[in-house]
Amino acid sequence: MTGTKDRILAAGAELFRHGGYAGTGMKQIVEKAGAPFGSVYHFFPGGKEQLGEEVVRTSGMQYAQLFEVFIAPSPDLITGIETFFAGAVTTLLDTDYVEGCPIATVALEAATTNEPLRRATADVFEAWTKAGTKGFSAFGLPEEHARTLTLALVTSLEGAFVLCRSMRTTEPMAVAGAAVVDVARRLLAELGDDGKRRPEDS
Amino acid sequence: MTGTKDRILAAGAELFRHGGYAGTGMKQIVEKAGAPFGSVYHFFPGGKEQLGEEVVRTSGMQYAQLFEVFIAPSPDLITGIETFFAGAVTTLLDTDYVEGCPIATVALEAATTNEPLRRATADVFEAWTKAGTKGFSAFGLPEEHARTLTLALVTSLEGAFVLCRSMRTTEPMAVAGAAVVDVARRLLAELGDDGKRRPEDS
DNA sequence: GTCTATAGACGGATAGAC
DNA sequence: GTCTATCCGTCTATAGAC
Repeated sequence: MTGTKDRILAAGAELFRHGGYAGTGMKQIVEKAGAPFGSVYHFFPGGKEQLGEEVVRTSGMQYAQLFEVFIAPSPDLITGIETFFAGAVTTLLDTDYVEGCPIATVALEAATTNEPLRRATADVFEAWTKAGTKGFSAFGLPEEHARTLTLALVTSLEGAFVLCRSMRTTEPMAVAGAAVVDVARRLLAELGDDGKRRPEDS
Repeated sequence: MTGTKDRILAAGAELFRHGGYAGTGMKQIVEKAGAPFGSVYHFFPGGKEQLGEEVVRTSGMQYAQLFEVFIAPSPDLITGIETFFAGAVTTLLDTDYVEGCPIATVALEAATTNEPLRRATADVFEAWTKAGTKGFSAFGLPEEHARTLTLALVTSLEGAFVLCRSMRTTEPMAVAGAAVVDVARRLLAELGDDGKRRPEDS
């Protein structure tokens, strides 16, 4: 059985993702969560800001798993990237361009207007970068290169979500995936590597 | 002498860029523009939605010129891209990570909540894509490749703005620029071209 | 036609009943 | 400790004075 706090966090995550932080009301959130209004201040005494922060951290950290799900099981680094972006395309089409990044909207809103909230989004992006760096290192990339490749992946993905959801096409996402593959090929070429997983890292 | 409507549009552009569409009030806008409150409904009878739409279109179209300014005068395509992203890094540092894309925040907010506003952002992105495609075509790239390269540039740029402004580092922007260069190199290699401007196109 | 004062709705937050 | 009724500020939008 899911607790009330979890339901509020889940409702907040969905509403913030769609309508943004400023565009979403507390009453909207508790209504969607099926909770009485007062309970939100019981679980989040810091009010909307605390709720926003916790929503960003929890929903953001859940998405870090996507690196494990899509890239880690792949036979080589390139197909891992291609699978990852194919998944993003599927998500866009299946949800009619509703589901994108869970925190990008809030990140842009908060960047210069709400320091604690900005910090939360930054922590999530840093966690994603760490997770991706670890995942790509398993394919034999030195840590610095693995970090570069992860940043290329996340930036391309985020930007593609912006364009795809605005223009309602998956074309930018396909281009973005191909761009990250180009980066991976360049980094592998610098090493003289083939991108296959190394036995000692399995 | 700048008219009142232009001042309102300029103030709206700056405030929407920082605080987003939902997070910015009409009173804030007219105050910053130094205009009386009623004048906003005189110039924008459609209210906030019409104002948002016109802000997105005017400020978005102004940014299309950046392709001409940074990329067109370059001796070759690769240095054009590098100059473009170096400019983005300078902007981030000079403005302490305040200035990013003028419409990305609104694009994400409006994607699933405000159809006319989403449309305006989509039209701007399409205009940028057209401008970039034309610009890259001048370097001898076939139109389809030039469009692909432009989409790679815009997606990488947008995503890098999200991460840079959230994390307060320019690292993602540097990685994004290098990624777009990788895409350009791949497209040029497919053509056996050197990326220099063609005499007949100058 | 420019501007002010206000309406009407909704925002976040809280006090207090149970 | 759970929930409801309400407060006060701010929002968009408008009516009407000048």
